[in-house]
Amino acid sequence: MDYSETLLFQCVSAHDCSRMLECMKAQKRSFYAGEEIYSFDTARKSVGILLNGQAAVVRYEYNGTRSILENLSPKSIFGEDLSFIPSGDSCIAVVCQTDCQVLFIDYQRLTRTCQNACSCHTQLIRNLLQLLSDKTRALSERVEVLSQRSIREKLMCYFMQLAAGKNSNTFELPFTMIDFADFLSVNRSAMIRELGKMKKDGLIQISRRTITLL
Amino acid sequence: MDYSETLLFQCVSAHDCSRMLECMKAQKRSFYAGEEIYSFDTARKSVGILLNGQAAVVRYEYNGTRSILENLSPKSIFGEDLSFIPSGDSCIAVVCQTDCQVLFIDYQRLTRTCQNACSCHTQLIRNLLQLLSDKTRALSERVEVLSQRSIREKLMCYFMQLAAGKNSNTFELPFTMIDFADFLSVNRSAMIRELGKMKKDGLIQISRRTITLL
DNA sequence: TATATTCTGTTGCTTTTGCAACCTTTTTGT
DNA sequence: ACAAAAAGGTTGCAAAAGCAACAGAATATA
Repeated sequence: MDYSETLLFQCVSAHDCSRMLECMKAQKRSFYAGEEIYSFDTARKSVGILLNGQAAVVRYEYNGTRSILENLSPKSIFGEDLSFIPSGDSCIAVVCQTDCQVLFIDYQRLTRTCQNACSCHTQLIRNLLQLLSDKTRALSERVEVLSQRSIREKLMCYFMQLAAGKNSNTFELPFTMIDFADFLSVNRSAMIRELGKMKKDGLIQISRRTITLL
Repeated sequence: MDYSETLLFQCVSAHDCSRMLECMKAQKRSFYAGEEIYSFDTARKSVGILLNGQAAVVRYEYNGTRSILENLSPKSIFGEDLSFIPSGDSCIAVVCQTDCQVLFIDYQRLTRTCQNACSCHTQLIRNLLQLLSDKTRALSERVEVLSQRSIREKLMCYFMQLAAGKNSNTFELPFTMIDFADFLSVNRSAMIRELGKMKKDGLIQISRRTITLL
């Protein structure tokens, strides 16, 4: 994997990359599907870059409900802000959906310019800034969806975000229905019932995970 | 106002501050209570620092409902990530609750080192990084509250956040009940009804806006 | 100090959502 | 190719939340 393809190392040459990774003592690790990559209980202050595979940030509530906070694809970064601090009785973790490889970098080493004061470190921080902006943006969109008051409004809001992102009225849901309901924080069968009504009302077309806004 | 007291200019000397503000062509403006500081329609790519007064980031929905996305106190920064991009028919704005003074800084000028390549600009970027982290954290907390499935769970989740923040089981709500309901995205009377039940069930004590977790 | 306005709190009724149980279809593993 | 597991989908019933209308308390304004 060419690290300079990842957003964090954007605009850093491959040579500088490997030098910096060594300087920051980055570590690569492998995980199996279903395994827990990162638990925010243990709160290791490092960021992870998903090199390949699929994973998700999930929260498990005391009462057994589960919420999907974020879907991670290759090159996604997670944990970069020590965010997702679990409060009280919930527990947040990054869980592999398929086999994964992850690169860990210590947060302190990442944000302070190293002793060698490599100039590329400035670029790294600028990239981190961009990533954080993107994340804030994603979270804002999430808040927008969740602050809708009915299931139908939540669905429409999210569909419009997907459509805007793809510049098309037809798009694929990046979830199973079970995960989608957890993402919207609503009951699965109530959600499917509502999808049926929306179809009947001529708002959407839907077949499996392909959706078209009308 | 001493700008080096603001989080963005933390660890920058007062002298460097004023030099940089000039270099970045920062502008100070005043607003009256109720006025709109910043509309994300117009999307001016600048960040604002609230120097004094109280303001809030609100979203107005097509159907007339309103959601409070964030409360802003003096020294708060907003707009720093071009986030809150309104989708479709909603409109997001920063609205003054009292008279306010705001400092605007162009985002481009802020994130690129200026021609003079002042060393303190590095500090500025590091501060921005910290602010973005904080914001991500705040948004994550917001998502945590909103992804609770019942009004009672939303309330308890938020109360626990407040209690954790103040290190005390007693705290003041920073909202009127109307705004609080908008913040939680629930119906006001349903919320007040639930607060009554929670009091009856011995979960909380409440008198006006002072709440104690039991 | 009187009056208007905004905020707080209640209640009955309606709609929405959640829950549980069940069946069908699709995917996975051997 | 078959069995087992997971995902998709339906329904009746119960619980929760929304809505609207109203009344009392607090605050602002003249």
